[in-house]
Amino acid sequence: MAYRKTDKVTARLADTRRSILDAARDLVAEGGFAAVQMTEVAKKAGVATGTLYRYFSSKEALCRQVFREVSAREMGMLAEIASGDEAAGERLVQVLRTFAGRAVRGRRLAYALLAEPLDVNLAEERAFFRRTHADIFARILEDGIDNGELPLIDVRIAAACIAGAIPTALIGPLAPESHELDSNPDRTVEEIVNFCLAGVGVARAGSKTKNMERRTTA
Amino acid sequence: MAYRKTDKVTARLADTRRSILDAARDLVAEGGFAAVQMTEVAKKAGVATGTLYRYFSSKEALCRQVFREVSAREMGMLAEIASGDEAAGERLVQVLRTFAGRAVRGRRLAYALLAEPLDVNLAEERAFFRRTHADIFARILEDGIDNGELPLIDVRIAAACIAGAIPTALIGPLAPESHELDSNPDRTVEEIVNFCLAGVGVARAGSKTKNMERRTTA
DNA sequence: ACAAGAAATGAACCACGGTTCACGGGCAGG
DNA sequence: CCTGCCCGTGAACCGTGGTTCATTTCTTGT
Repeated sequence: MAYRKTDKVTARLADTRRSILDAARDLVAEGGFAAVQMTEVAKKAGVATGTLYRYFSSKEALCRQVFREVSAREMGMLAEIASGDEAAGERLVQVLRTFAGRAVRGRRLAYALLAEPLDVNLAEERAFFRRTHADIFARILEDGIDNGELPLIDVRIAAACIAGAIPTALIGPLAPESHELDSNPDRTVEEIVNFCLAGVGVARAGSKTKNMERRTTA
Repeated sequence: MAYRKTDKVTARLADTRRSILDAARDLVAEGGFAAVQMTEVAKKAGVATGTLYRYFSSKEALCRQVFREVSAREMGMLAEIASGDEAAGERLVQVLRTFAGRAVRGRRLAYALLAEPLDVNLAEERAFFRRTHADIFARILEDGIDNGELPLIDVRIAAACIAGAIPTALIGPLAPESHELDSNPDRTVEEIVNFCLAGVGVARAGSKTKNMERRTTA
């Protein structure tokens, strides 16, 4: 017997691992997963490319880990709100606002998590992420239906609609221009949230029509 | 002077071009754009790989053309409905049903057009496609608002929400399992359409609640 | 039939970026 | 101090798949 890892070494190893993950995360935040190249990660983390492979078996493994860490944070916030004890409608509003609000503000990262073209391996990770979102929405909707706050709808489908509408309207080609968003993110968020709330049948204030009397549809 | 393209040749060239495009389209319909490899296209079209480059300057150019042709068909149908002279609410219902209905039935192709991870070049093409969708929706919404059928909302945002909700709820990881969809596609389509209609404030029948009296929200 | 030019061919080429591996340096234990 | 082991290194390697190009095959007009 001639070698046994000492605590100091273990700590250093953990540090290096961390710095690799951080480097990768930074690259994602800057340019999406497409910008993650092993040589770049290594450079940024201050290690050699070969070293990366002492900590992660492949690029895929590294990216998966990054995706998990980043998305776990987001899901955690939503889950916490969802498990609160306010009325379903209220929790719904809060969850939607949080989701949309964080997405507008961390747009590049949100893009990477939700909309960026990824290859299949990471797409799996994203699928899990989005399913979790949908589950959170669905859970709240169920509560609302159970106690009569919301009309009877298919919660899975409604949840999927919400999970699709929000990112689409906020990031990617259908989103308002960045400068528009930056100038007044909250108004956009509010409009989207309203759409989703109306979609699931939450009655809300302020449905003015252009002409004061409403014509009937044919 | 010793050579001048004759009509027969021109026709043959057009044929070859067509068969290349068809081959590529078939591959897309089977396995998405990811499945398009130049050697495969050539094999399927019955030509040599080099020949492909006499008709298309690059793989990208070929794929773009395929994307355009396929998406043009879809947009055409929607545009036609949109330009009809029924009431806005009615046109909206029809457009949404058509969009969603075609997506469920041609799921693989819809996936390629709307959800498949693509590289940036093709993503551009997709962006155009989706923007066009959104524009069609927005136009109808505007009509509806102008004549008082619909409440005042931001039509661009609502359109983006719709354009996000429908594909997300129908294809990809948040969609119901394929066998579920196949067994009763219309119910799912209807549910999604209802969500979107409600989202933009179209009053619709059948909003039962679970308990007959509705509790008021806090 | 023949020359001139276009079209088709497909094996070879090349770029790209993830992965490997033989080596040098330091840390633990005797 | 010395042995053994592990960590770190980074240039070289390699698989993949799009692209090229010298050659062959067809087409046209004389």
